[in-house]
Amino acid sequence: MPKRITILDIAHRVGVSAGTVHRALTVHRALTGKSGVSEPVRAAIIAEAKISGYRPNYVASSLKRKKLRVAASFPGLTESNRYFYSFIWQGFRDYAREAGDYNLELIELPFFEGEAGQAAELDSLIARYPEGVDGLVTVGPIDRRAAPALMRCAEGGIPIALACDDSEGLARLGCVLVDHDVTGRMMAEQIFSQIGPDGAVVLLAGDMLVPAHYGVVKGFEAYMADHGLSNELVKVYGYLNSEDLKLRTIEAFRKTGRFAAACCVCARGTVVMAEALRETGFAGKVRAIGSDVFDENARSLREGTLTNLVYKDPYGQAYRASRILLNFLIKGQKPLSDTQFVESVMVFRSNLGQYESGSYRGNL
Amino acid sequence: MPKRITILDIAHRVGVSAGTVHRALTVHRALTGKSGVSEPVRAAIIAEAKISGYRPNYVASSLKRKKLRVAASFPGLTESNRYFYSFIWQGFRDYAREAGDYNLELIELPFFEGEAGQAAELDSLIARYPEGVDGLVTVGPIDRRAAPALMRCAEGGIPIALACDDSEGLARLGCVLVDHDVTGRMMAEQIFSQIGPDGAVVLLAGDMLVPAHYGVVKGFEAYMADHGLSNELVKVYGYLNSEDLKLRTIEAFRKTGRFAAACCVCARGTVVMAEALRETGFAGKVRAIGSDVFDENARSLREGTLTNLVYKDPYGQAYRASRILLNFLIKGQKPLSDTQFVESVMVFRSNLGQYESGSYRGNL
DNA sequence: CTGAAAGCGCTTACAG
DNA sequence: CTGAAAGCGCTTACAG
Repeated sequence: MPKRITILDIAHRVGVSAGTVHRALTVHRALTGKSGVSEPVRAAIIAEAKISGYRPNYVASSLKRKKLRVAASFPGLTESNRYFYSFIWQGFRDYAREAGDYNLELIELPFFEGEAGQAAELDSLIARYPEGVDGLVTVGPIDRRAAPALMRCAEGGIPIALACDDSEGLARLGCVLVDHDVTGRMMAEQIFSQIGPDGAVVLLAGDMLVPAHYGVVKGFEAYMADHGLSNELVKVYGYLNSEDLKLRTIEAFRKTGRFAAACCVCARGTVVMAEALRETGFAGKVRAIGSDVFDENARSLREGTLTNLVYKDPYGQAYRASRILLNFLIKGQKPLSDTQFVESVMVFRSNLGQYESGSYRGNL
Repeated sequence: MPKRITILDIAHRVGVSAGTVHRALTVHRALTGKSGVSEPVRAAIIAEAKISGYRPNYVASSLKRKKLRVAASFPGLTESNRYFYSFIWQGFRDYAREAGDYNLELIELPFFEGEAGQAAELDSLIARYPEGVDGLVTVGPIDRRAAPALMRCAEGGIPIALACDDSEGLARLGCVLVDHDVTGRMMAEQIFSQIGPDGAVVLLAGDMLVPAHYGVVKGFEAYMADHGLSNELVKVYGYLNSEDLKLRTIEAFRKTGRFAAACCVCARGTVVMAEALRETGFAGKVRAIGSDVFDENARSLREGTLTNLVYKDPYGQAYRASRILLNFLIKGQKPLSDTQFVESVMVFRSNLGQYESGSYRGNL
């Protein structure tokens, strides 16, 4: 066990005080600019740190420094989104708890659709803490007003980690999301391994302006193109207006000859798709893959209306986004890659239990 | 921000010294017995800690205390097992690194088949560190001699966390494994969604004495029974002797009428199964699900010899077993459940990349 | 059984 | 720009 090098060892060897070593080595935080050490001294200290293999003890450094103020802003839990976002909050809280003793001040900022939303919440963050916020973890901009608000945070110098969606042009520390292309391809691979070459597929394609929807649809079509599949593909667009979507979905089911499989790229649409399958009597007779695991979808899978669900690991997205942010704030470490993907997983009736509430991969 | 309660706050309120509070509150470690505080004082301190909502700062406590000596013993990497166990080692190292500043002494004890193996390595551990080892993370007993050696460690008072397999009657802190029943059922669900009611299945069933093999086979059969499936099921046993297994597998493929799908419950057997499929010309013509993701199997999946692979998350098993051990040693926290399951995941060509080396879910 | 002191490796004012 | 001192919340000898 070679003794671990400390800041004091370096101070002795270079012939300066511990404080100076500290100033020279603590580049990352704050203004990222100069830290008040003359260039030659700084160089000597950094050289000595390198050759002696110095590694900071972050546990010790957290003890005396002031709290790191970390804000988490995700959609608040409502009736319709509580499944997905309760996993998101849980992922954040679990990682924050693992890092709990590192002297953090955690601020939770849920936002809701009806009210001001993500943009207002982010703007209020800066207003409420004039002394500054050290980091922010949130979801990619939920609407058009959120993107500029996020940008203002970044320009205010706040390190940001995103989950679920990225934000074009934003200088963020990292982003964790699901690979939509892989998701779409996997859906197609499963569907076309189960229906014949003349079976038609109805695809509930969501909203083409939502990257998460568009990406999955593109992946699905790319798989078909790559494998020379010429099955008929009927796309039904729509997302927010469930009643309207249902009517058009039912119509598509009825009008499509050799209707063999249905797929949906989004959570809400999957609920609609399952209802449409039940009401038209196609439930259990055609293959059907939906998106996201929550009570209603789980029931549809169990009863056989759906044959599979695609899981996008919200817990993992938030856990890892939080880890990116906190590792940077606490240890100055940037992620190996500033875009990380969680797994896209195909859920079966047999392993559904693994993805339902309570069985987080966290589960400390 | 209410000020966080410290050991000194409690000392003042109870009218004792910080040292006494420390002694009263630090029950878990060492002999778990008395800690040298009189009963009334101890009770007063514990009561005050409870009502004031005291939570220890483990970061601070790690600073001055002596190192926690933690041993990890997993199979060393050889040509044949390097895929699975490199993920295992990686999972351990990643979690150990996250906890790295908590003043740990990590001991890595790889073991190999030809030599003394797990039993000898565990026994040498006790011999080599007469001052004691604070914790051990390892795989469930790999052979008959390993179980009693593990037992000796536990009786020596070493907290143990297991990955991959459990050990009957062992007083261990926790165990992380894959749910074999779920795995077998999921394999069956996928297979029978793709073949007709008269298709026959050849199942490479491994060794009935290995719980990981037996459990998957039972799950597979349970699924068939639960769903009233009467497809012919031809089981081929065998595990270690690849040549022999291959001959018998080929024979089974050839002799089985309406041969429609092949499945294998173990990693080595899957390699044999893929070869047999290729050599008999059945590759790509029947459905085939194998076990575990590593180069050879990945190639078979990509080329179409296999249609799916089942992934048992070795990285997650070791990461979580390490977390169980270290959370106990550092924070005195026992896991919510002493048996935890990682997910059984069905891997497709489309999402294979997520499970290949380098794309650990860790990926810090 | 209990206390007082020193110290873990840093960071933070405060002087100069 | 640099140093010396104090202190973060614990744990560990050392006395008594």
